Amino acid sequence: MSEARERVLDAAEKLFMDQGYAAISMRDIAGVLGLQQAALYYHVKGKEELFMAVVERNMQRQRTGLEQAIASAPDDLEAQLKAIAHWLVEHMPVDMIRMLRSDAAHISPTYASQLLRHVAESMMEPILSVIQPAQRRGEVQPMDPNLLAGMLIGVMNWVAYFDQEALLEMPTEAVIEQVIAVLLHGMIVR
Amino acid sequence: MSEARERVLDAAEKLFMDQGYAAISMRDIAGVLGLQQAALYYHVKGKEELFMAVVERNMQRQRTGLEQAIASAPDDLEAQLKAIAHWLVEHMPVDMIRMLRSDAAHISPTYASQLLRHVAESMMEPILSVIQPAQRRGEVQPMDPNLLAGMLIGVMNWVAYFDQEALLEMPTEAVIEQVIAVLLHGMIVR
DNA sequence: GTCTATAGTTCGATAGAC
DNA sequence: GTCTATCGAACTATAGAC
Repeated sequence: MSEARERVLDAAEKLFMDQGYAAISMRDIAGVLGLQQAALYYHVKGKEELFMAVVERNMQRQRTGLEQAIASAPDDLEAQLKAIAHWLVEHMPVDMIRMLRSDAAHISPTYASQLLRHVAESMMEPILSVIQPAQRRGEVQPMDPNLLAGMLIGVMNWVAYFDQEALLEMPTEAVIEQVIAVLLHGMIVR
Repeated sequence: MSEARERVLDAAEKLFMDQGYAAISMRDIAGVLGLQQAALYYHVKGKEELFMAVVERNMQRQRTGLEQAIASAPDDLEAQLKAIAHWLVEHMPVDMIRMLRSDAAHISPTYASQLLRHVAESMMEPILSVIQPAQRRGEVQPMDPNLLAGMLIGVMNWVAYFDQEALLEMPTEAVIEQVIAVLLHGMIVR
């Protein structure tokens, strides 16, 4: 991919992920780059194609980022979940549900189902690859692992929001520590 | 409030909460009601005013719904969290973070800060009113209660999404049971 | 590769008939 | 209370000069 197209994707990614597909115009994206709106069409086919290219690149990064975070962590559940949480709070699109619902509703059905598959393969899969072995070892409760993975993403989505808006006075590292502790051992004092 | 305006708010609520402020046009809302777009302006001042009226009414319902759910439940942490979760999965707007970020970015700053305050007062407050006494009793870990409340909302947001899209084969009641069990006692087998 | 110009559509909002 | 008609602005996308 050309370096110029890469820069277009960078600008589009920031805007689309922050505010959503419908809320961002091609002029907004061109404006960030100091270009006229029409100039974008030399690099991309249209708004939908641009959005899907952004999503695909981002999801590819999620997958490799999560897999590397897991591979670099010690081979135990707590360390791996912390590594996942650490990656997610810094690199996850801040609103996954908007992507899966609102954004998906405004692109073609083909693209929408691709979007869902990308999230399943690039975000759910790596997390499941940590949870499921731990369940087989009898370490984790024998409940639906998709629910556990969804809970982790849902929580981290909220943490990432708190973090970006600076709504907690704790350092990010401490927040992750506490969140993972609750998910592993519960909020109840034992 | 007139019955007709109420119907306008109903239609707008469903569309706005599902797809977001920017993605919905006044024509979309009128279409659901079988009206011409211009007819809406007899009932509301404009799109922003309509959106804020929808948010305010919804948040008022969240507050009374949550407070009643808590009051009707037995006076113990687990029962009250389940009551909250039960209410949220059925009545929460499906994407709180989109409301607080994307939607807020497309309305006037005054309205945006009102939106934030409504969420704090109508959703966070009732949840805090359950968590904080339990912390004072020494029942819950002495961590930031806002973080715990945010975790609950984040998780329930994801559960509500799973539930609406029918991505889990369990009945909703069982999902809530498992989610609250994890938040209270952790996913680790003890 | 980026520009200007513009076609064609859709948007929020207003005016005025009924 | 709802309609038709319409305005001005913003949108995606294309054509063609440079």
